[in-house]
Order: sequence, then C-alpha cells, then structure tokens
Amino acid sequence: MFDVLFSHISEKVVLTSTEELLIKTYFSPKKLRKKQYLLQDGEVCKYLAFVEKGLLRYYTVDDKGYEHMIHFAWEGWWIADTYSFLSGDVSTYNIDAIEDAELLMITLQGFEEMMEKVPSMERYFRILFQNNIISKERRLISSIAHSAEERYVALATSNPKLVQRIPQNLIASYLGITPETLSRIRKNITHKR
Amino acid sequence: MFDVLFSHISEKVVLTSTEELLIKTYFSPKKLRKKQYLLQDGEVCKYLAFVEKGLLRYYTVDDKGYEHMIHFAWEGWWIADTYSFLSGDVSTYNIDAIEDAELLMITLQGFEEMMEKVPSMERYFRILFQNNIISKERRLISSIAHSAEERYVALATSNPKLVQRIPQNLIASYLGITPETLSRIRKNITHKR
DNA sequence: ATAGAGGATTGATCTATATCAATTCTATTT
DNA sequence: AAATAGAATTGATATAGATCAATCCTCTAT
Repeated sequence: MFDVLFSHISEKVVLTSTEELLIKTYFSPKKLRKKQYLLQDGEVCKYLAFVEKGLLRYYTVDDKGYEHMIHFAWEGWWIADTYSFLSGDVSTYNIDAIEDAELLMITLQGFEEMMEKVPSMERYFRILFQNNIISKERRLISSIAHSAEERYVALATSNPKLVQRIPQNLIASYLGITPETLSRIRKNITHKR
Repeated sequence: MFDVLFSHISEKVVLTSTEELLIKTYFSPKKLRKKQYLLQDGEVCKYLAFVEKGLLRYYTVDDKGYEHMIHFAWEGWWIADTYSFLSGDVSTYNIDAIEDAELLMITLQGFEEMMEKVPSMERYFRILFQNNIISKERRLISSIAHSAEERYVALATSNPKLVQRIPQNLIASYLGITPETLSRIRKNITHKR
C-alpha cells in the first residue's frame, strides 16, 4: 500500500520507523477507475494525492471546450492543483485517470501537520518543489525557444516512457500542438533515419 | 541594506530578532552595474541572490545566438539558476543587470545551514517554491493554450509594472515572440479601443 | 467474430507568426 | 549639439502549424 511512497521518500530524506508509522496515519487510500475524476473544474482541490499505481492527467478546458494537458502522473508522482489545494480557492483544472489508479491522499490540514511533526517531510517537499520548478522551467524554455519537432524529440528522448504509455493525442496537447501536427512530425522523424 | 529582504520574509513567516541577526551573517552584499553579469553560461551558479534594488534578467542563448528571457527580477525577488545552484553543475543560463542593482548573496552551504538553524526559513522557501510553481504553471498553460495577443494582454493586465519597466524587445522574448510581432499586437490593441 | 467508437493518418487549404529589409524614433556618448 | 547605436515601427513575403474533412486503424464491448 505504502511501498512506492516510502521508497520515493527514502530517495530524498531518511525517516525513522516511528516517523513512517506517523506519516501513514495522515493518508487515506483511494482507488480510481479509468476516466473517473479526482478533481473537477469548479471544485476546491481538497487532496494532494500520491500515485501508488496507475496513470492520471492534469489539464484545463478552455472556452472553446478544448483540453490542454498540463502534466501526467504515474507511480511515484504527486498530483493536485497546488494552488487550489493550498489556497482553498476553487480550481479551474481537472484531474482524472487515464488508467485505473491507486492513490494515497492527504488533506491540507494533514499535510501541514505532518510537516510540523516530521521536519524531514518539510525538507522532502522543499526538495520536491525545487525539482518541480526546475522541470517546469525547462519545459517553459522549450515552449518559448523551440519548434514543435524539437520539443517532441526532446520529450521522447528525455522521457521515452511517457511517449510509450500516453496516447498520442494527449501528448500533442501536452506539447501545445494538434494531433495532426504530431502525427506529421513523427512521420517526418522516422523518414529521416 | 536588509530592509527589502526582511520585509519580504515577514510577509510569509515570523522571525525573532536573534534569528534576523543570524540570517544577516549568511549574506554578502554585492552591487551590479547595468549590463554586468551575475552568472554566465558555462559557470556554476555559486549564489542565490536577493534583489534589494534594481532589475535583472535571467535568460538562455540558443545555438543561433538568440536570447530567450526566462524571467526578470527586481526589488523583492530571488534570482539564481536554481538547478546549477543546488546541483553544482555548470549552468547554461545567464543573469545580468538591466538596471544598476544591489544584491544580497548567499552560497549553497550558507543556504542549507541557514535552513537548519532557522526552521522558519525552511518554511519560507517552501512557500516561495510553491508560489513559484504556481506561477510557472500558469505561464506554461498560457504558452500552450493561448495566442500571442492573449498572452500579451494577460501579462500587461496581471503585471503592468513589468510591461512598463522592461524594454519591449525583452518582453517579446519573454512571451516567445519576435519584437515585430509584439509591436503589431500593441498597435492592434490600441486600435481596438 | 462483429460492430462501434475513439485514435491516428493523410490531404488540401488557411492563418498566425516569423523573417528580412527599410525607416523612424530615442537615448547615450563624445 | 552632433554622432552613433540601439529600439521600435512598418511593409512585403515566407513558413510552421492549425483547421477541416475523409479514411484508415485498433481496441473494446457485445
């Protein structure tokens, strides 16, 4: 149940077994079926979720009804609308399952209390947030400075698992291009070799 | 010297005066003249800097020699190549002054020691990193989901000070468009009213 | 095994933005 | 004040990627 979580935490900080026991008490498990929502536009994001198993996506829907993938989360990733979760404001994003998933969920109150009680967790999240900033920054630069093809190649190289596991139309959305354009880019690349 | 820093920190966490005194010891002041580098592509980012006064920019230069603005920092902002600073790897970014600046600089060792000694600072940076993630996420979405004009209008509305204080060609770069396109967008907007 | 639905591909066109080049405007240096 | 360099604007043209539409695949449910 907590295997993935603790193995992930132990990559960043060391926990005593007492701390591990305490941490467990803050989480409630939840299963999510494919296509089921974890968060819908208009709700407050009440939980920060850790993915023990499965695959979720986090996205907005614009005025015209088009979906824009912000990111994906599978085994070993945290997912939430950070802003809504922390501020209590209504979210403008959606989270749902691409594949059946098993989650560990924590409320804001639990999250804050856990960090007070277990200082290593404060550190763990600071590190996580740092890494998150770095990867968002990279993605931002690539969206500003590179062509669609360059972005796709960079993604497929740095994150081949993502390209394999996630449907192409969602990857296109993640890259900010249409599925047609992505299809042509892929054709073009294989053609080059 | 430390006015802006402590007023910024006090917006997020409470410090005792002993803590304030201790924190001061970790920083060294530095003045930067317009166009002077704080960090150059190829160096390791040795300092995290807080801007007491002035205006800096953080950017990459691509293979073709074009600059891409990642962000700007003025009074009350922190600036560094977070990745290089934390990992010790060589940076691929540049930081220089758009306007003469006064900085407070801290090394990685100082940074980590300060957070151990003053737990409120661990909290302060966790909050800062959270906010940073939120704003990067918003920018990312806007770059994926919106047109150049929409992005400019959103920026000018949410951050009018930025549009006033920073030269147009740098704003264009920040938005991921050419200066010509930005000029036309601005013309088009004023024309609409 | 078959039907249906969603996903991927391909083709034909359109459009936002880039590129290149010239001109004007503005600020800084001498 | 004149000279110069860097910004910003404007025009003409090119191009990456979008849009629309048709067809083909490939799962999944029955």
